[in-house]
Amino acid sequence: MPAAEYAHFSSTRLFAEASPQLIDRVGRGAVVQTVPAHTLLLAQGERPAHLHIALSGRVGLLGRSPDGQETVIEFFEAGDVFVAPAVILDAPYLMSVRVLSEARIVMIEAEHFRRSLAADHGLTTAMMRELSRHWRLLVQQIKDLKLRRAPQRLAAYLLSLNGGRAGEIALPGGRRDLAARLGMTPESLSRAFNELKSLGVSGRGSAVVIADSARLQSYCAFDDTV
Amino acid sequence: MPAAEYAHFSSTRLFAEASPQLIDRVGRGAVVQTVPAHTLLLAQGERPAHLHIALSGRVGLLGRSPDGQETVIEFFEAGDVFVAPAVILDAPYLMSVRVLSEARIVMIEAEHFRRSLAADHGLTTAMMRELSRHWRLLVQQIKDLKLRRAPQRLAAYLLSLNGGRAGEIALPGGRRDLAARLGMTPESLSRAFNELKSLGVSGRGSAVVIADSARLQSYCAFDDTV
DNA sequence: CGGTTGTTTGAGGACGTTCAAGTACTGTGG
DNA sequence: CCACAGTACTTGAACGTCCTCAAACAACCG
Repeated sequence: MPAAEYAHFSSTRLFAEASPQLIDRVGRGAVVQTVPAHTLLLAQGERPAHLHIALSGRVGLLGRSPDGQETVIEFFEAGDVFVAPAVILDAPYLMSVRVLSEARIVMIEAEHFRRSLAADHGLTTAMMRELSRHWRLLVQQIKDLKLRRAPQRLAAYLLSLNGGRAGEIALPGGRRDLAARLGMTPESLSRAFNELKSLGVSGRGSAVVIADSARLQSYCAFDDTV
Repeated sequence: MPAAEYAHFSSTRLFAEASPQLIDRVGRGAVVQTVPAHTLLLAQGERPAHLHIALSGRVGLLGRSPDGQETVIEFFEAGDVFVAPAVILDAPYLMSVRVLSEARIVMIEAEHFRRSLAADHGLTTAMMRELSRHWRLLVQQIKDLKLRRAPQRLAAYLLSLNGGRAGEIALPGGRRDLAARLGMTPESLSRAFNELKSLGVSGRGSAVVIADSARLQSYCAFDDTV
């Protein structure tokens, strides 16, 4: 494996603790490719052929209902493994993945990765911890959808992007996708931003500024235990 | 470990593939207790002291917002490990767990369990697979909340309880909790049941009968890839 | 039998969507 | 550099879904 690729692998949470030998073994036969924005990486219902890891760029996990509706489950970026459960269980994907901004993606053959998991305890541990982290993200989102109203969800999301602190934030992707991630329409997102203006949130384009984090936190009952 | 307890452990997915030695080692110092309904097992925000596994009965994972609102994230029953991610990552619970119907619960000291994970590859693998399964449940629920309307969510949930087939179904717990799990109020749940009557769903109390599964499936765009 | 709790039903209203139009932004070719 | 199309975002009005509140009804338990 080339040195550049090796460095990227090590920056991944999944391989942060891994030995060079392991990285070499797992990475054998792996393909690294640069994928342009808007590419559909994999589609809901397919059987997983590869494990995907993002080295750079941004992707969106999309859920699709049979009647054509589409929503964003979560954004993932550099260092994230995505839709690993389908690979682990060898079960059809529950969602599709689309590249949002040009990304470098590592693809590891599914069966090869499962064998690697079976052979290496450390890798399995890293995977388990990564799944645990994602599990908590999903639970947090379900709580959001059930307990918060649209403008509060936006407020909480903005805060979580910045670790609960004030400052300037770069939104992950367009507002259409952000709206879907938050479980609302683009129109509602626009109105939600308006609502937050009085709380010190000013935004133009994909750059948003939080002026007063304390006020925003109390507005959405922000809980940073994630 | 007593023979009865041993049998229970083996029936758990987490320990289904485990050797007697491992079960004995992990179970050392574990406490098995019978917990009456309505007991709060653990509370959101606490730091995990034990890993919990249900041997029988039924529990509900509850999310609570700081303003007192409460919702049901998921039901778990015999054989399920719950809120393992908090134990694995040694992070505060994201939710509370309440016993819904009298349950036998195994409690394994958190640090002891983490050591067991570190010592045994097979246990880590089982844990990883269990997390993968739960991950898919949560993703499915997020898709539900974002893409389906209330009566459709009920239809899809009823079908999923019965593997997509027709027949009689026992609801997990009262209708108040079911409503919360589905992201609606008890009133809306009642109206949703009314809506489904014309589709062949008849229910009294906590027993519900699906007459025509095909019709219900097309109504809610049921997708059994879970 | 009355009290308590849980479910149902109805009316009104809040939140968010849909539909439609308008405005700002982006990149392209003249 | 500007006109232009194409897209994205915003704004407004009407509607739909679901929630809230209130009351009636049913079921359960003393």
